[in-house]
Amino acid sequence: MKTIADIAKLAGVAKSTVSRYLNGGSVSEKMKQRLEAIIEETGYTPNTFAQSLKAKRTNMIGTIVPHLDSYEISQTLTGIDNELRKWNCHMLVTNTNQNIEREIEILYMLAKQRVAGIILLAPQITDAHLQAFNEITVPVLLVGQQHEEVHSLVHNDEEAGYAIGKYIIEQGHRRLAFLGVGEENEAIGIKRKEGFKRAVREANGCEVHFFETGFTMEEAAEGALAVFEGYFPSALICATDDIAIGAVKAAYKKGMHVPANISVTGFGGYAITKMMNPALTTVKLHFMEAGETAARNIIKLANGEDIPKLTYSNFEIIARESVDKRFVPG
Amino acid sequence: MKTIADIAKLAGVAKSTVSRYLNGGSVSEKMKQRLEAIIEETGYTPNTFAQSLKAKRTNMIGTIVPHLDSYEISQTLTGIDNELRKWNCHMLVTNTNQNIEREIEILYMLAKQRVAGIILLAPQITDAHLQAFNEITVPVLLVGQQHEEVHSLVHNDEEAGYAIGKYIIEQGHRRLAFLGVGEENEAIGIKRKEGFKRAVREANGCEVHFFETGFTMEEAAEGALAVFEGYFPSALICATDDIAIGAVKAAYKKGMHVPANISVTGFGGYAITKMMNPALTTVKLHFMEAGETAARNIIKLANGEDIPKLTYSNFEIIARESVDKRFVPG
DNA sequence: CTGAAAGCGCTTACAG
DNA sequence: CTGAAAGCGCTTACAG
Repeated sequence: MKTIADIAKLAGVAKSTVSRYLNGGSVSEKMKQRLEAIIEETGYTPNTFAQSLKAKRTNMIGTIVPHLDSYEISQTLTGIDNELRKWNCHMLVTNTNQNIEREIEILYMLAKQRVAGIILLAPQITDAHLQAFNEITVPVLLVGQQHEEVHSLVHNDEEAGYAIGKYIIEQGHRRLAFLGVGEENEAIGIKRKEGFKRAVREANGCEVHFFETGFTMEEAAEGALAVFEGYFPSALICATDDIAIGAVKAAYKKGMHVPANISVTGFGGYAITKMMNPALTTVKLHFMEAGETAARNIIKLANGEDIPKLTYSNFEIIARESVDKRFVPG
Repeated sequence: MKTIADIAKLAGVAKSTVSRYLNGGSVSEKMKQRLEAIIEETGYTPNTFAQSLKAKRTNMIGTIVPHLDSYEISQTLTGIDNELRKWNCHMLVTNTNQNIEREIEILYMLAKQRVAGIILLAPQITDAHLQAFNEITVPVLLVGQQHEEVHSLVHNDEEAGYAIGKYIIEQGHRRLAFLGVGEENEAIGIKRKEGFKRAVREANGCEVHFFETGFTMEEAAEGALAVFEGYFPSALICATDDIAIGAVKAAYKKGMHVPANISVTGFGGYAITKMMNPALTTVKLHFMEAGETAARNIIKLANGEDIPKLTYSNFEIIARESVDKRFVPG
């Protein structure tokens, strides 16, 4: 392994000159070419630790996720990693397994490890988070949730909720059910529901009942079973694709056909939604692009550049087979 | 930020003593307690870069994956990360997007970054890989594939293929089709198929046709359509769950019912297989446990300990709804 | 058991 | 534009 001293000796200059060349300092044109040739030839690459020890900063972006096993997280990570690579940065992933205390711990630990920035995919932001953000000097970017005190990148959940609500109403549905999650998750638990409510408010003569369940397909299947007790909506709007998958399963278990007996929609645009029987109508969120944008944003932040406090990521309605058209009398 | 010098001064000793304390060198009992108290109180933690600069090694395990968006990869990563945490190590994930050249590049790059070890989830091992393994001094552990020259951890693909073959034959099926992938992937393309073949060989009067497709659900759907042209198996054995999902989709498209008209099995035990209609009979591979074992093994390797060249991870058949019993005449 | 010193491979004022 | 020197925060022989 060559060091900067080797290169300096080979070039007949001081280490500082080599260092300056490497970091874009002022070096004569002649010297530049000489050094370029030598570095090329020797395959020299600077030792990252020595750099970090001085510069007090690494080329790693810490990424904190609540779990690793969902389409949403995978896609977002893929986007982050792809973009980071372009900037010669690495992604240091840590999984909190939904444990908030661990999340806080990791925030401090990553800061100590001097990552250049932290991308946080957290289901909720608590006071402990806020305190951590303040105490560490590393820039933080929230993805999927927003908070006024932190830079955030979110899917436009309210608008998306509105759009799917409007779509389902346009298809003629008037007896609706919304199967969501707890309000501690602002983006999914509140925003999507509020957007949907807004669409309902604008329409005429809708009956809507709201239900709550968990994030797993199994919980959702049970949650959907609860929906079907006593209330018979013509359409069930689910707050995530996994919830919709559980709901479809529950419907079949009840002997109901989708969409003949009940229409179901999801939220996310997971790959599997296309392959289901019936293929699921859903709101596609662009997770990979969001990840790329997040990476770009955190790098800007790490470089001391300014970015808007809040960035929105887009969505689109994907109409497939799980929604039936209903005739609206009158 | 406190440094080792601060602690030394506070304790009235030399830095070397503090360092020795930290690294388990010989320190008097009295001094140990004094230092423990001071470190506790100041919240001192050593600077990782300075450590790495000297020790020439980090507490990071590089993990190379072909993509991020599959149940298999997610679960394996979760297992790796969980276990690594127990050993105070971090997971540095890099996604190659199925690009072999990138894979090689990253191998060298991680070595340069002085990761303590590398876990490689690669679909295939080429000569370029082997050369890289030899040139870098960092220990490497292969997961999912095996090679005699490298430490490997694999699912017992041959046995698993045998088991599902045996199962399907026990259910009375005799007209079979196997929908697999290319042989460049040894574990999935060869081993699973060979195990299956062995089961068929042991049975009487089976007719089997072999087909090949890609890894995505979409490719598999097309691949399955090709199967159904001219040949009408009573059971279709798929080399992965994603392929099985595509096959089910294709069957429905053809107006065939699963399992009434055709039985289908998968391979993997993805979460979604339980929620499909019908729920998929499959070979469950224990990805998360495999990840944990992989992490434990690479750490041993990094510490210079010896481990067996080849470790097997277990599997189990999960019988669900996608396979019908057939009556075998006499 | 403990300490002084050198050195890991860089960067960064400071002179020139 | 270039170089000598100090220093980043550790660890590790080597003495004592």
